[in-house]
Amino acid sequence: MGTFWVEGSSSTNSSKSRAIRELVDGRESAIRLKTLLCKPSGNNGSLSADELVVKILRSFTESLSALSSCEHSEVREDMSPQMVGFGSGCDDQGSEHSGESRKRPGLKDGRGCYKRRKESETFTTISSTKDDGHAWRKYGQKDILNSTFPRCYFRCTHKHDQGCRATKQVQKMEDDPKVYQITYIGNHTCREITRAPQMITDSDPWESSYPPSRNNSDTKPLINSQQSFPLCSARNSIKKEEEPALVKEDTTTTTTSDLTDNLPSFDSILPPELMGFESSDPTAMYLSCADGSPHGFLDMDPMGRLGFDGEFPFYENVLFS
DNA sequence: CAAATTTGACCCGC
DNA sequence: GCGGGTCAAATTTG
Repeated sequence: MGTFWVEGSSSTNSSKSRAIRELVDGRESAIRLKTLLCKPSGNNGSLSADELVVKILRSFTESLSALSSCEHSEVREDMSPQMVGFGSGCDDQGSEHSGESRKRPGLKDGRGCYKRRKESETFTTISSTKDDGHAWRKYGQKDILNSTFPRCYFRCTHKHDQGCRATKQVQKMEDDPKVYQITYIGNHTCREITRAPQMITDSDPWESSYPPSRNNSDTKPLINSQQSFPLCSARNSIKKEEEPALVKEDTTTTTTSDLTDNLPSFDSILPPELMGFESSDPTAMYLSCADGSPHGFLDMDPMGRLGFDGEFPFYENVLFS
């Protein structure tokens, strides 16, 4: 369990490691910049905002360069630094499809007139659950040749209101029907606020419908070694309306050492199959798999709750299943 | 009643 | 022509 790969990745681990280092560095710089923007007066002698911006851009450039050297990397040239990670909007080819209604005269049912995305970023993961915290809407299901189980097609719920083109395909594994192979196609460009992933249950998620829960409410993940890892909800379950609370949090006078003094270390809660990268912020850690695959960012709020933030939402299930 | 799912039709790439 | 991805009307669900 917990297998993750970037489709087409080869053995170019050094390039990947370099990319990871650069991304980690860039992420760290972005966090500093965020802190700087929230508290412009408290520079503490660190880099200026301009310097941080330059550093972040350099990190992205270096990362892209490293990934581009991977023979089958899915990172493409159109992933310019300006686009990376900032939800630059719908990258619809020619933006010809902005809504559900696209009737074309002369075609039965008005169907057709769609293009396939041959060059979307794809990530494939194996998970015991289909739920990854994002709101997906099922739009199709197909029987696949030589496959016992059908393949289900999901698109982002925010496809139309925010133009998010992320889709995923979910199919049961042939050799283990309890496990799903999930292929993510395209990044989320919406500002979706993810909810906490459901805890793994004994029920078969395939048999139930897949309604994206609109109840973002608040599990209270507490660090407890006796529990499994209900850790992701602190950050990912935050509703849009609650976002200002984060800013408020940042404005408290709580010091970093105050935060960490009474909190458990990340080492005590990190699954063994994952590697953590220290950041300058002792309440935060960057994560990757043993094979170097980047997985995201784990941080801890003043209450000791853990939050996950990253480009790979399915990581939550990988980590916590 | 709005939103999600189902399902047959349609389209594209190979 | 076939297999797979997507559309959208019909149906179901909450």
